[in-house]
Amino acid sequence: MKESVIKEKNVKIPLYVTVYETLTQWLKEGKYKPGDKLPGENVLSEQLQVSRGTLRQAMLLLQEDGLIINHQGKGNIVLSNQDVSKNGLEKVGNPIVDFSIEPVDRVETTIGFQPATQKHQQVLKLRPSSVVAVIDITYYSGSTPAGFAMIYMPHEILDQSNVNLEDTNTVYQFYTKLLASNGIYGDSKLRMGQARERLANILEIEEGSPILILEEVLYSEYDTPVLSQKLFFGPEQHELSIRRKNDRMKSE
Amino acid sequence: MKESVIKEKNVKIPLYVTVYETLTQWLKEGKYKPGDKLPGENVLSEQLQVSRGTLRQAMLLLQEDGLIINHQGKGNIVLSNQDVSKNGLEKVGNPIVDFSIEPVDRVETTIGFQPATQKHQQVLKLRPSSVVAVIDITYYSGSTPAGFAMIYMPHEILDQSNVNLEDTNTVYQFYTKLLASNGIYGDSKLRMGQARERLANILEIEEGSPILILEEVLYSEYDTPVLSQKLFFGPEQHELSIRRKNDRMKSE
DNA sequence: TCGTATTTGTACGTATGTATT
DNA sequence: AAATACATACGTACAAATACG
Repeated sequence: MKESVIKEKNVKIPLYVTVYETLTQWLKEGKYKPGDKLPGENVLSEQLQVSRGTLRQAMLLLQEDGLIINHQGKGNIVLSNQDVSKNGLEKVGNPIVDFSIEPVDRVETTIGFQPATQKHQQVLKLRPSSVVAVIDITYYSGSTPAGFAMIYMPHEILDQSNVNLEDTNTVYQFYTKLLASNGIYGDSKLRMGQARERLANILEIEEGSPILILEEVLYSEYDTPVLSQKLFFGPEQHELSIRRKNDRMKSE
Repeated sequence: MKESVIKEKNVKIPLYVTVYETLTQWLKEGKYKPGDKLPGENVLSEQLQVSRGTLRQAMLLLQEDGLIINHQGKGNIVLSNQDVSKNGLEKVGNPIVDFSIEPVDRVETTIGFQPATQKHQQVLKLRPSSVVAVIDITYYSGSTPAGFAMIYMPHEILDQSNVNLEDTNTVYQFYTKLLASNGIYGDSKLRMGQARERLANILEIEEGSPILILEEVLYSEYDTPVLSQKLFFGPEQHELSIRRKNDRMKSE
């Protein structure tokens, strides 16, 4: 099988996902409104012609989306009727675009290649002979630079995906798709810093201006490093949303 | 039953949690090392004398902790042997303390009361006659202020919990406990801003210095507002960790 | 390259426990 | 106290992905 980072769409959709989509649709249509109690699980599973277990798997997904909340003895209560999951920072995405106050309407992408430094070999788990692609992206809101990204990616990942490296637009599309892919994850660090000369030039701000910096290594679903990147947010131009949540239960 | 925001500990522990703890222990002891494949689910469930379903529930918890990863056909692979879940910003916690580069070793807490403003009535879902507690906390690393928090909490929440309001230390303890409670959640906004006069004084920095601001309303497991707060991070003193992750699957 | 065995994923059914109404 | 509703736990069967000879 072709082992690629981006999964092709699965033709086979599990039943519980179908049920989840049906219920989501019901909520969107207003069949049940926020504050309402859904019918009992036994009733619902009968209506939908699935076992209660399958229904409960769907319910779990609805809970993850923050659409419902359930309590033993009480029932499943509708919290919201719309997909509130405007992906926050806790999801992998493109935060410079997602959280820009003024919409980002243009990007400039450049791509180059260099031998993997020792640091790259470490974080991206590469052999010394490897080549990494260096992708720089500048984001603009109108004529104002909104942010800048430095991305390091193993060459083979681009290679496997038949990306036309001449066309920087395609490269950006690929990067965006990568960020949206299923199961991708990473541990990120966020901090304030100061714009040095090069960055100050790119963002058209004064040297020494405070900026927000996000640094991370992203891994695929299969735990293989996909890219390492450093994102710089222009000052006063972003508001980052985060969904914070403590687990219910586990041990205690 | 006594309806309090902080849940008393449950005496009854589900079997799958016990299994989860057993497996966690095994990994910690090094019975299986990172990279190893765990025995098949049928074998394991037999060994542990539980059904495969129960074992799989435990496996789910292990996955959430990032301890294992599983793949259909392959098996359950150990990723790490230790509890890497040093709670990131995606969990509710006390970020000023958790992410301070220099450890926070002292806090100053003050508490006061005021009638709920219209905004408080809205976000905390209070009646006009309600009273809110205003808790201000200054965090210090040694003699340097590391951050400042402004917290608004419905009076009744403190009231229900029999906190001694004279003892500011106890108040702080209560706040900390609240943040760590199960099921608490909120949507937070993070942005850069400038320290105005009062804040500049508190943090002992120049007026206009750039600071990080986190603003949020927290809700209990039962979807009732618990508090609204605004956190200010001293400049250059924090590095925020976040675990970012895209769901595996769901629709597509 | 092709089956076949292994391993996890999905789906069903049933029974009982526990919290809430 | 009884009824309702979700939580846990067991068992079974088959599907789908992977590994291996």
